[in-house]
Amino acid sequence: MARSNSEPSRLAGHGPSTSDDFVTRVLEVVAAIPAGRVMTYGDVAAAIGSRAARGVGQVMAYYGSEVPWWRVIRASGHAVADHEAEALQHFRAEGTPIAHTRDGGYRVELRRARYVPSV
DNA sequence: AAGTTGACTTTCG
DNA sequence: TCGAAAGCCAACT
Repeated sequence: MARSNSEPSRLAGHGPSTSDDFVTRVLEVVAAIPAGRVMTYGDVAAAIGSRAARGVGQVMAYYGSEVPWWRVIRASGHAVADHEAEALQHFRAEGTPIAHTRDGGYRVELRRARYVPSV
């Protein structure tokens, strides 16, 4: 793991160089997603004027603890890797449209739950 | 400065 | 519909 974090000063805000960086913008968009709706990593990246879908994932992996990370899923409709069970609890509580697969898994119905911040 | 990694996306078979 | 490969972007070493 390369991103094992060496300086969490970003959250402390004692570094002005990170006041409006990629990280902050991603958190803003994710926090703006209403309950019962979801956005793909690519959509979040596009919302901030970028295409770094993976970059969004990096931010979520570290700062996700402060935002509704479960509302950010993959373009395939699958929830966040290694946290599907956790996300499912939130989806059921928020009424997010879910499609259960025959192999015991599940996937979000992007067609219905996809949220587009056109405002 | 260059290389590696990652909670991704899209295209091809 | 599913699986593998290539592509892209940002952050860390």
